[in-house]
Amino acid sequence: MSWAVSPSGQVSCESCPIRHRAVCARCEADEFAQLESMKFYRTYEAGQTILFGGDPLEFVASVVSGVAMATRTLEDGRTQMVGLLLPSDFIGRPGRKFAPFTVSAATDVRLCCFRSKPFANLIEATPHIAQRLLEMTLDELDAAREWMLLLGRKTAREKIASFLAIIARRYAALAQSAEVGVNGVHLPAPQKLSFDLPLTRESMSDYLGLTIETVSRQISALKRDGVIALEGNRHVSVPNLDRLLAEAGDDSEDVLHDSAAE
Amino acid sequence: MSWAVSPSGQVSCESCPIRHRAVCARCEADEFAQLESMKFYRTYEAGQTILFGGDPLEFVASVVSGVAMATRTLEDGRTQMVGLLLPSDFIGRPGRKFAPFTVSAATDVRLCCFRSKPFANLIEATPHIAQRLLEMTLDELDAAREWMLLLGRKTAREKIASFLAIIARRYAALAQSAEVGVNGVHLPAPQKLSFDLPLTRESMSDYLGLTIETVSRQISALKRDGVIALEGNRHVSVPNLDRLLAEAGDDSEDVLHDSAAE
DNA sequence: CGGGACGTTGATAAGTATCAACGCCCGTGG
DNA sequence: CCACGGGCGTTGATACTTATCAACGTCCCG
Repeated sequence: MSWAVSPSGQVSCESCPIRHRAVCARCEADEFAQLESMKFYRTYEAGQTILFGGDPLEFVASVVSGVAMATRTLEDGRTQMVGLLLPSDFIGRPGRKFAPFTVSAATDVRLCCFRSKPFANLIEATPHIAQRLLEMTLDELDAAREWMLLLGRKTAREKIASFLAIIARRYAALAQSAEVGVNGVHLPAPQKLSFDLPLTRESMSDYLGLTIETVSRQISALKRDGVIALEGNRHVSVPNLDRLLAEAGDDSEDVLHDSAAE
Repeated sequence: MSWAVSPSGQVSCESCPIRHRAVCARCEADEFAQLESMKFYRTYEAGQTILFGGDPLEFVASVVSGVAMATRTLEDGRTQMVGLLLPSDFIGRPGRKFAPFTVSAATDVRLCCFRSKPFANLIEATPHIAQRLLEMTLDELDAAREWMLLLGRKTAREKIASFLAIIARRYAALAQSAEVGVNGVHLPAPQKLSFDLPLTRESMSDYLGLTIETVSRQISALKRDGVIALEGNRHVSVPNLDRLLAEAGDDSEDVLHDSAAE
């Protein structure tokens, strides 16, 4: 496995950009002290594999920066993304010995890692972490269910529109909790926003259960119809968010705001 | 909402059929005493709605017997199943106020219910329950990811074969933990098994992201090809499990045994 | 006997995949 | 400096899988 130890690694949890969203969000000062002593950083370049499906799971991690993908693959190579991991998302399952899917870096990625066993012990002893992990897992399950609806029942066009809305929403949530622009997201006025896609067309096709050609065609179609505008291949602007959400086909619930919960 | 209180409700957790798999699996005697005092049973007939998506969540529950379905629906009626709830599965999310999906009974169903708030308090105070809930949620997330692979990348024939394998596996796990036949599952010899489908063709189509006609055709095709045999519409026998698993297209991992975890 | 829920099968249509060609961008090496 | 090649993306022509529309069969219950 090829990974680089960060040269001048982030040290203080206090100033960590994902401090308030990650698995450690609810920790107290003394708990951070413990985490500080256990944690170590790893960085990966875009395209690198972080973890091969089936391999032993020696560490768990939070994504500090960048975007990673969890994927499952059939024998003949058909690939489905099953997780899109943005900053603050958690990789790994306490108690599990082998990775059930492959994790790779979509962009350059920095992880805040903990060795599995000490982390499992820590969880037993630290209800704040276990509670937060349960909460995050439940959120992820909600997201997985929305994703299943997309995969099973939406048209190609709806899938693309939904994906764009999901990315915009997740970046907005991140930016909000960091009080700072992330990945070039700007929300200058309600109903107008722009952002960079964190994925190639191929990765988008793996997310959506489509081919790369269909992804390309549907993006072109949304652009032609004025639902989105593109600068280069990656930068998307959305002149009218409601229009995009309508194209996504979701039952009216505003997907950019809180998802019908709470 | 129409539901019937069970007339001679199950009373003792000790003799509960889902005692060792449900959210209470790890509880001690004193904890059961608490649960006993809080719990109440509800029963639903096949086809009844247990919970409407968007409604306030007033209780959480374990499925004691029968099969329930969680579904999400688009504005125009397209429906995707996002959860298949067998005995011991848990319905509801602590801390959530509104149901993110509809839950309905596929067969007659009996639930062991707890009012949301007392249950949330109990979780705070009872690590055994919180731990078990985390474990079950992580298992459900694993299942959701396998399901996503199915929805996004498998052919109709593979979807049907996968579904049959999943049902067989889940019933086998249930039967094993209960040391008793469940829903007519029999495992007389390795490589030969039979079971009843808990779903109509329509519900299967909602599970698999197909139309009812495609489900029917692919079942007929698997029967014609000798992969399965049918007695009536619901009872399936599998003469050769490896053959079925091969049709399911999963990478070799034996889906009937433990799923590559632990 | 009639009607409705459920399931199967056939004919056809539609959406997406597949195969193929081409364009753009950028890094490398002659 | 320019040519080449590879990664990525777009577009077109065609094939194939699955959806749609329709008819019919079975079973059960009123």
